[in-house]
Amino acid sequence: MIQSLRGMNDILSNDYERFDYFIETATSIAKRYGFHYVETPLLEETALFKRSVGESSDIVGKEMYQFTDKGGNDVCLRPEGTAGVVRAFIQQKLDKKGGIHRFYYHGAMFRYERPQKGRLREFHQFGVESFGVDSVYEDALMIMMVADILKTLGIGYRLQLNSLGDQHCMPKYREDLISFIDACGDNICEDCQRRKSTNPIRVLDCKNEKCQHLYATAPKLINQLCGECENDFATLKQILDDHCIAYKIDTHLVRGLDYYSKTAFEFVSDNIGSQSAIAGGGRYDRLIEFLDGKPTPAVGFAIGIERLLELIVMPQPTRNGYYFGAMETESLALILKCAEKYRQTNKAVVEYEPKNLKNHLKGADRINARYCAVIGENERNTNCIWIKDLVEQKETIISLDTI
RNA sequence: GUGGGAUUAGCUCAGUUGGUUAGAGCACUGGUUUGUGGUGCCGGGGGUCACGGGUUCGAGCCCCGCAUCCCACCCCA
Repeated sequence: MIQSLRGMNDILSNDYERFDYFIETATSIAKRYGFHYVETPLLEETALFKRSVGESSDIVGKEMYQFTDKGGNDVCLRPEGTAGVVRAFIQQKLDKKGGIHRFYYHGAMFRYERPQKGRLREFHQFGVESFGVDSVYEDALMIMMVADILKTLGIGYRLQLNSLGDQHCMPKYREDLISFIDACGDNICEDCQRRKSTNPIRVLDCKNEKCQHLYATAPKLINQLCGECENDFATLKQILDDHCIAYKIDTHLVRGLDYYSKTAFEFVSDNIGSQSAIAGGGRYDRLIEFLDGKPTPAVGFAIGIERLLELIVMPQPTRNGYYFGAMETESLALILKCAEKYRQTNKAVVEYEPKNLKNHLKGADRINARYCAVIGENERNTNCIWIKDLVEQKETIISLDTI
């Protein structure tokens, strides 16, 4: 038997119902917030991710599905969604056009990792990207939108918040931090030694207990933000307070992708195992110019769909549509015609096997139909169809000429 | 990439120190005496015990390999 590749799943039946329900919910909310759909290719030039996500990140460093195509191009399956949307934004010259552009998207992402619960090699994200708004109100909008989606789906969460600073305060902080790490000498773990030169901010995120103990006294960016960053961060907290969105400042929250600055946030759940981040995002004002576009402020988030699916509280299924059945072979042709007519405006499912009424009712019940429509000898003789409303338990007989 | 656990029916799982024809519940399907469903009663189908080797008179059970899932590390959505 040929089976799907490791860490790559099929989505069908119940899973798909949840998947579809999520997409429908998230999409309608994104539209209400004024976002438009965008779809970008699954395959992109590898350089796009090296320059945006960053070569120091694990994603680019060791998790990409990268290969050379038949034309000799260095390409890879997208490991995340933002880079592609930014490339499209620049390629369509929307950066030069100016103004505000808000997009949402959903689709498959690929990372070559060791699979476990909530961590797949092919997984799906729903994300939004907003270009051209430098106001921190847009950052707050992102968080409110995620909170809105999660609330609508009945999902509980904790929100973690941090500010990563900008080009005015981050470089100075970075230097301070490197000096601090240098002072730690050989006491820090191997990973941190490596991070020190590639992306020193990431050491704060180290899970090593010994390192964490040392970093307790590390300089904190939150204490040396520049005026603008500090004001924005204060405003953001105020907006969230005003909207009753609870959060916790986590000074060690560092997004795994290099392009973030200023606002960084993560929504986590305690009910889905160790892969607990269900949504994450933040501001990335410098990314557009890194990718050769005209400098444009931007902010976005992404939700991990598979991680959310098991947390979704599905609404009560309601009966809908028609079940059609014939009681004897002679009535089947009539039933098929009726079903065809009803199908133009309703869900209509036909049972081809002639059965007695009791079994047809069972069948209608099984597929959760609202109406059970049957033609038997009596109806055939009078050119009628018998329809029972399974909720109201009311029966009607109507002439076939009137449907 | 490193370490550990698991894998028996569509699903959730039993299966004794290795011993006849591998079980249950749910699901599916049919009947319940001939036109009234969900929840009654009776029946039925369905398993290369993940896969490949080995030990043994005999393997679902023991040993080796391999695949997948799960857990931790790591990483992130």
